[in-house]
Amino acid sequence: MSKPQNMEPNGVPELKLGEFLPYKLSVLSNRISRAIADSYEQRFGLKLPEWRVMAVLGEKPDLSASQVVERTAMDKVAVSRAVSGLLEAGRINRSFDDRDRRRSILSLSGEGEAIYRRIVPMAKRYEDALLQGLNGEEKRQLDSVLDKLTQIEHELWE
Amino acid sequence: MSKPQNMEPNGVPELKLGEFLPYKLSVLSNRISRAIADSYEQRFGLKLPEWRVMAVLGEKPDLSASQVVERTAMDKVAVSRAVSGLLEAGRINRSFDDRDRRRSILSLSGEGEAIYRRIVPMAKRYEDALLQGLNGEEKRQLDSVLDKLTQIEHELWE
DNA sequence: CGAATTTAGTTTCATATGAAACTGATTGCA
DNA sequence: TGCAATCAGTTTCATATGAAACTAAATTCG
Repeated sequence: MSKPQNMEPNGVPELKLGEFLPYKLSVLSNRISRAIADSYEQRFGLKLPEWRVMAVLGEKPDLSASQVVERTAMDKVAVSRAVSGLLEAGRINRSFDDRDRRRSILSLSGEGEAIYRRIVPMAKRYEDALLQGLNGEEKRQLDSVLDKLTQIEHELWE
Repeated sequence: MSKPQNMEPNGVPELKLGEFLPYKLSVLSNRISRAIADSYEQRFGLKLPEWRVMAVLGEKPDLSASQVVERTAMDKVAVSRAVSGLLEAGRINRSFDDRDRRRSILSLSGEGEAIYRRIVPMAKRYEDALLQGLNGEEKRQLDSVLDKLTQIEHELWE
């Protein structure tokens, strides 16, 4: 049994943007990302791609740029630029693999680590604020449903 | 009772990007938007903001540009440019309100309507494909939870 | 009235983004 | 070996985006 297609009088199947999942997701996600990006930018002069690189290095140090790409689904150009900015600001360190001198080895510097420690609680507070209105059951559902969608989306294009 | 903060050995609260709601949402939403934008672009030479304007006009004709802005949460510059592009391609008609000659009145042209009728089923099929892996209960949960988050996000910044 | 303010929509300008071309290092293989 | 193919990362270039300035029309109010 599948959902009936609502039809307009003229026979065109009806599409309400406000009920179209990809659209809702995009509006919500863009609003959230913008709000977060603004607060990191203002307080730490960090752009969103830079924060993402820091976040992943804070979680697991000594990754190469391409490993960062794999883990974040960011574009490699975005990673390259974020790495440049972070190096310039002294927030990460970079060395190169002796066995393969193309491969970089990235990690947070002392200063980067300090900023990371200040941002993580902010990020968590923001997430908590968003989730405050959901009960535990709803939070679990959200999580599980997003994971499923991510999985399905991935399969659609393979 | 609130969720315990997982700590790393060094006392920094732990942040796993892959479990951070804003991040997951952003990755998922960007992947979906890109996939959709690509298919509209390829087949109809339509950019995403153009499709959004068409979608809202297909749903409710004779809106002004600023009403399109209200309904879509798009930037007014984006709407202005989308309208230019659609006019140039002959996909919408524009007239002006006689009582207020600044106000535009936008609607799909015959050609625009034809394209709209072809895209709507594609959009629905894509949405169905995404939702295929969720049962009815999960779909309802997703919808309700996204609405709640949208509501909360809105309240956070007022 | 008519000057000051507001509103709808456009243009400008500075920044963000990503595809494709590029550089230099590594690997595969004839 | 050594040359073609591949890979990590960077740069270039063309496009996307949005804030702020701008234009023209409408409204407010002395």
